[in-house]
Amino acid sequence: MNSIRNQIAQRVREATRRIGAEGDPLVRPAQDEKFGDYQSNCAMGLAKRLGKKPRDVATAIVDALEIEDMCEKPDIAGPGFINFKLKPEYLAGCLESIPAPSEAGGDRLGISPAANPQVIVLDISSPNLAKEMHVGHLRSTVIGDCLARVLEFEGHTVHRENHVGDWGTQFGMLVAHLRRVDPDVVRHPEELVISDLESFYVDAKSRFDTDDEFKTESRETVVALQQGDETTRRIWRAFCDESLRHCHAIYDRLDVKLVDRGESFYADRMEDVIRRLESMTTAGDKGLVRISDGALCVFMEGFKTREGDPLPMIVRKSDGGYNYATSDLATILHRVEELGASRILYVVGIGQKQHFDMLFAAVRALGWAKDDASLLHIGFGNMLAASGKPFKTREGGTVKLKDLLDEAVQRAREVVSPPDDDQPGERDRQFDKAQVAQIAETVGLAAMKYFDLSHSLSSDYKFDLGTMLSLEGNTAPYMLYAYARIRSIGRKAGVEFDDLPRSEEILLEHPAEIALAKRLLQFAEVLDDLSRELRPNVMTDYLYSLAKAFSRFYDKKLGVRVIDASPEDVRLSRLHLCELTARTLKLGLSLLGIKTLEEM
RNA sequence: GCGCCGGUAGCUCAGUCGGACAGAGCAUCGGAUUUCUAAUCCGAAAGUCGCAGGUUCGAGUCCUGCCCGGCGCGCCA
Repeated sequence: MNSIRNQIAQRVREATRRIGAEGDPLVRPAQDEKFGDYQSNCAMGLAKRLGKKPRDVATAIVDALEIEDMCEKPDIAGPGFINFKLKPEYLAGCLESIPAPSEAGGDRLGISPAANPQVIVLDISSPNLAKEMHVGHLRSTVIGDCLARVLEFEGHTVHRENHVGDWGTQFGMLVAHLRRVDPDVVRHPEELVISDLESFYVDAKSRFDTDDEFKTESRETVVALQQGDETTRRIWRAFCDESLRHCHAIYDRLDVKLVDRGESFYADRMEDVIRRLESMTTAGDKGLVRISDGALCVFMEGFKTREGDPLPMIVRKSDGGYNYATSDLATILHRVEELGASRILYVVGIGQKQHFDMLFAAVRALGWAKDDASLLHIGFGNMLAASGKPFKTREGGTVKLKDLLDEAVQRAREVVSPPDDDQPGERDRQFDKAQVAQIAETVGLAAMKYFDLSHSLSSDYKFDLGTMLSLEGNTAPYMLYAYARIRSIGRKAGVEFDDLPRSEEILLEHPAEIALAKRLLQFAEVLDDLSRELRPNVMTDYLYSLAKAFSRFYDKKLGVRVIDASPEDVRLSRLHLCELTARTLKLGLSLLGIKTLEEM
């Protein structure tokens, strides 16, 4: 379905052509209701180019407009704004054309997929398998999953790549340590259980730092690992599998699906990267690829060190080892050449911006990606503690992501449980323990995700359980409540939302009905914005405004009766609006990776 | 020193490729309740958009300089 904004823009474009001009129609939602629903800001700019008065241009455009089917006659205001007010009949027609849940396209509210589907790779989460996932992995995982869902919904082929750290010197140490504490691991690798990866790492590290013999053994183990020694490999694989089980316990809870492709997957491809670069190496100090201080480097324009010297991207260290840049180059070759990606998105903290700038510049300079392929770093700010300082335990250590999820769920349980001194009549619904636990799990995780996604990407935000679990304001509990309440309306009204009589008209008379209808129909344009700008808070802001519009629609004073409305066609129309609201909320939340509840 | 991100109401944050008198939530104050889930809704008060210039018909938004906070800047990832 083409969004209403696009349709108005199309009409304005046609009108400007008719008066012999050309330009972006600049159609936006009106900033203030009193101006109407949409506005076009193109007359001012056009007037300048045509050497005419802005209001005259606006008048000419309005006279040339053919839009009576959608809007009242547009107003001209201020310096030359053209204001559009949608007709209720038009809104009703749009809503009626949204397919029912059981009809084709009903699961996507009739929104058609992108005309030009692409293959898109998202680099998401990517924890280091040597340790437990910590709070720093939350944002990439949640934001990346959301963007993946949105792009998938748009019809693109999406690869969700979890580029885990499973390779490198520290794995020699870990394998050597594991061999000592669990000699049996070679025979029964599948039975390996490490209850606390963090302390396992700490133990290994302290042995490494204090025991020279162990240090030597660790280094030999790295070599054995890289040379493909079978026993070493098996122990290493057992360790990585166990660590991945820890990760996926969290991903499962978060309802995030990822394809694990660790550094080790790229080991051969890194060799290939080096071979390609070596063939491009030039002597002297001018070329793109050259040896500098013993390291194989790519030098691009525009990157400087602290001292002002050229800053290279090092792809092979002077000791012969590979680093981040090497594997990132290898991933790009894999993604472009083998996965056929035309867009690669890196959902990684904003602190790594320079690394990605260099990486992309190198890929362009090397000619390793087609010119029309898009490489984009989606950087995000840090999650800080409520104090505004980096998130740490009292002892100064990193906070495990699992612990944070548990805490959020625990706090959610307190919020959703009825108070101990249960006052009769306060709530008409009773939940048993299992239901409360399930509701708390959904609400707690939703609250964390929603809070994260509702902030703009680039800025840091303060983690605040009280705010994110508040039942008021732009929070997950408010959204989930709004949804559950609507589902309850359906049950109480004795109708099946999935099977409402579709022949009924939608009647829009009351201001609250019209306002809700407009919000519902904005979903398509919000999706356009979201998929273009890749900013999840575009969706959270919209969903909040929709839930708010529904609360007004349903309000005793300012809204309308629904369940007991009469006559019957009015009642069915209003129930239909409820049904559409519930579906829009559910779809919008699902694109954020958030599950809904039928009751809470 | 250079680069990046941030500085908007008491607090937490939005602000769409420059557009109308700067928005929301929390907190504060006031109002609505024989409840269609009030876990809600309505209203009030609250801001020199870090500072100073500039571009523009129009700047929170673009440009320049400066101040404050955070992060990065050759072999970690």
